[in-house]
Amino acid sequence: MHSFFSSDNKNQRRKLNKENIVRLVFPSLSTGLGKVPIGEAVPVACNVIKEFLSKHKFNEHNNDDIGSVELILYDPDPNVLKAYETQLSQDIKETRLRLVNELFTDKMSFISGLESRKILEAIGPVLASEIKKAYSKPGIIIYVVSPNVSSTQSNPVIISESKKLLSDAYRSMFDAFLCIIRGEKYTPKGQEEKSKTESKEKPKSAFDVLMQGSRDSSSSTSKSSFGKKANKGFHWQNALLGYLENPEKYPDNEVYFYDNEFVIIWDKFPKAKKHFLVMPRRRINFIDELTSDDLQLIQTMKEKGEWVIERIKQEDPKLRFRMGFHTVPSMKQLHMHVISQDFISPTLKNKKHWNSFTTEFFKDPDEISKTLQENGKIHFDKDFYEELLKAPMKCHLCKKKMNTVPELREHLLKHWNNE
DNA sequence: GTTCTAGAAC
DNA sequence: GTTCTAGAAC
Repeated sequence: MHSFFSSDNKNQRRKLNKENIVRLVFPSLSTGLGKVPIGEAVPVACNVIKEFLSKHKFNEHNNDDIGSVELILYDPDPNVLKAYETQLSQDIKETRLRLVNELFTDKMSFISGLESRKILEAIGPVLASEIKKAYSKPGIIIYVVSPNVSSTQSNPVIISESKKLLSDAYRSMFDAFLCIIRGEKYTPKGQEEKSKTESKEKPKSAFDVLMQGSRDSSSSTSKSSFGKKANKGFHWQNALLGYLENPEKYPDNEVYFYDNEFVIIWDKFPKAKKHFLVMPRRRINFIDELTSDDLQLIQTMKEKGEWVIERIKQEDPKLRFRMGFHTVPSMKQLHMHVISQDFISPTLKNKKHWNSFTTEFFKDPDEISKTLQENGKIHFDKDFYEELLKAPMKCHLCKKKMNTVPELREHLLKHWNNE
């Protein structure tokens, strides 16, 4: 659960009282990728919702210090909502529960495919601004993001078990909600036991391990390289190298493809809905190391890029792509970006990000090949190209000048929605 | 490369 | 007062 008011201190929370409406916005759990049949999941959800509402009748007529509460259940699937409507209409008329279909769907579309942590980081500011528009008196709104289930991860559903899990999930969500609005600390049930019995270390993503500096290509046998001292030898510039050596060790959502010669990864901080890096496995730190002998390499990278684009377009034909190289890359190992042209992404955060994909800073593979053919080498003037990154931002589609990143974001969304 | 935050811009 | 950027730190 993520409260985007989470930075509020307790005093501010105390100010919360009857005149405020506290809204919990939450998804229908498990009816999407969770694949629990609607007919099974919806009654379970409704029972817990009704249980919660009847237990906590804090509205304008009572003395609870919490204020009025409204539950807002959202789901993009109209069939799911219909099922809730039907289920709930059999009982009381409950004005404190609202069913919402297109809840900020457009604005939230950028989160698809992001890992949960990134969603949490990104969603708060967007949501806050949307809610300001949607409600004149927004009060406090706590928004629950649905678990980021990968379709490849879903296992067969055992109905009897999933029902129990589901009601537990809703209950703990409501418990956490109450704790947050009361300014109390929320401790998930059974957490203490767990930490005693299973002191198992949380699995880290390969990237995180890398970023912590465990990697040292010359002494991979040394276990002590996990110590603090080894961090000295690690730099973020090397973050891509691990993928080259052991692409098989990474999950599907990090490494998209590999063979003996190439590795294609999902960019860890995508600057658009779809953003990949195509890398040769042969060690080439930077583009200026290329010679005319590498024309075939560039050609093959381009073909790999086209192959990825083809596949992704089958999933979403609306996407357009470009591929290319940064003239002054930050990270070691030659990598070609394959990036969709929506540029809708919470990790596109600043002018430098924008200009690095939409100015001459970004070079087509064909242009690289051409230069290699003509000159036998590649050289990009660092000062010149870095200066391009500081230029005023312009929309890549309509050339309109963009003054701030939020303005750019909004503008890009309009293009995406064909407005 | 990202994160963090001071202070500029509004 | 709040939003946003830019530069230092990592």
